[in-house]
Amino acid sequence: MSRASDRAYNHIRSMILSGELQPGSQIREEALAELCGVSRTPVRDSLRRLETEMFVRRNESQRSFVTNWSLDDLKDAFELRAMLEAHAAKRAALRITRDQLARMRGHNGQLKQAIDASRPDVPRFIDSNRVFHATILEAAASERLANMLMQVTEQPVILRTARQYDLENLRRSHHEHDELMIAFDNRDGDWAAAVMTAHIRRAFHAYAEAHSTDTEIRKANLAA
Amino acid sequence: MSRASDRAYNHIRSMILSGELQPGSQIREEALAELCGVSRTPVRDSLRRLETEMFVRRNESQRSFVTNWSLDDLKDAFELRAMLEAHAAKRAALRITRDQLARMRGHNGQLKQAIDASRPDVPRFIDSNRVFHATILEAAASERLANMLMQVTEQPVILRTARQYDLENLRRSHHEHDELMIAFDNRDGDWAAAVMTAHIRRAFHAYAEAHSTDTEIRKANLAA
DNA sequence: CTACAGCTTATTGTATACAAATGCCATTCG
DNA sequence: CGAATGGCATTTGTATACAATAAGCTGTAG
Repeated sequence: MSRASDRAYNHIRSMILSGELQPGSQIREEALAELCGVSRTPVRDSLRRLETEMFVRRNESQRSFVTNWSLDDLKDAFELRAMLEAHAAKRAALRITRDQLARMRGHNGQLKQAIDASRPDVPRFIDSNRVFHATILEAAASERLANMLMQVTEQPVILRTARQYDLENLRRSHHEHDELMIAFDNRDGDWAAAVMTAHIRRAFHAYAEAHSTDTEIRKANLAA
Repeated sequence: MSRASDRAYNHIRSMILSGELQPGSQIREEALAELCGVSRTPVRDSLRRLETEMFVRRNESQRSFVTNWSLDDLKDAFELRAMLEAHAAKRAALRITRDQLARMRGHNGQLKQAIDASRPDVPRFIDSNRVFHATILEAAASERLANMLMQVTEQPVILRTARQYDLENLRRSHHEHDELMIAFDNRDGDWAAAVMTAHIRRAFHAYAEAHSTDTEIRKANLAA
């Protein structure tokens, strides 16, 4: 996409992610246009895109609202993500090239360094993790699968998952990656899929726990 | 969506499905606008939508082309569809209501009648089939899953699958539906998922066979 | 003859004005 | 007092003009 459209898309998306646009609140095209410094046209494009990605929802009369995620929605998204990533892992195990394997090993090394430091380098962990998974998707060689995964991976709360991990969880994540590498080395698709399923589902539960603690704290603050 | 937008979307989509817009050919917004009798604005909306559905593809400089499906692409789509429908079936088996079960049984009865007639009533078969599967999706109760399935189900060639079936295949389809019903009656998610996987994968192979015959015929015609 | 620069044309991107639809509120009628 | 109705305000949909970008072509220099 072109400049104005991209700008609008990224701007709106980040406003949703940051909570600047509150979940459930209505969003008007003109207001967004002003906020982004563009006209309504690119804003409309962005809203359509965000709608397919379920960041935005439209009511029966075409008005747009920031999607309000329930824990059930999240569970749903994670469940689908687990299934799709496992499928990708299986496909990848059967197709992966030496080069891709080497790159994955590299990214996983970066990831290890990020948590071996005296203080874990979370942004670096997140980034290595992202590239690691992207490489699997590349090896899976299915554009359609990649598109679908994007839809369930880049959800607001999911993005923050890694930040919620405690060090123990980051280490487990790394070990699961290690096991994935071995499954790939052996071209064992079912193994890779199983490890991936466990990897994503554990991530969900780690998140859900952090989230509920979060919610309780918030409730307590409200009560106070 | 509103009138003009919908009109444009349906019109363009059907032109792609019918082959009026040839796979691989470039499509220009203005030309489509004239064909649909609307301005470029709703056409642009439609193209974006068709792009996410992979009916249309855009090159690096934003020009649009009708997607050209390879057999591999189709296989890919079917593979994903099988996985997602199986997942839906499993979820549905665990959640389905008496009412939904009854409706499914009704649709399946319609479907049976359509192939029991002296001459099979293919359109009726297709329609009952569609509603049968839609009810499963409804029972699965995951909006996200429903969205994803739409993306892989309404593909050009897939739409025509049932037409390609010979009577034998239609009967098998019906029997698989019967078995699904029993799995649902017993709330056996894994059984339902397994039957569904087989159901979709058989459909793919039936299609692929018909398609390759088709292609050979076309080649022969070209050679003549 | 090739390659490259600069112009011309084709196509998409953006802004804006106006049309259509919807929601909202007040007023009236039962 | 409550429900229906009418009109006003808000918001989205569509058309169109213009801007920006990319593609293709043509002519010239090496």
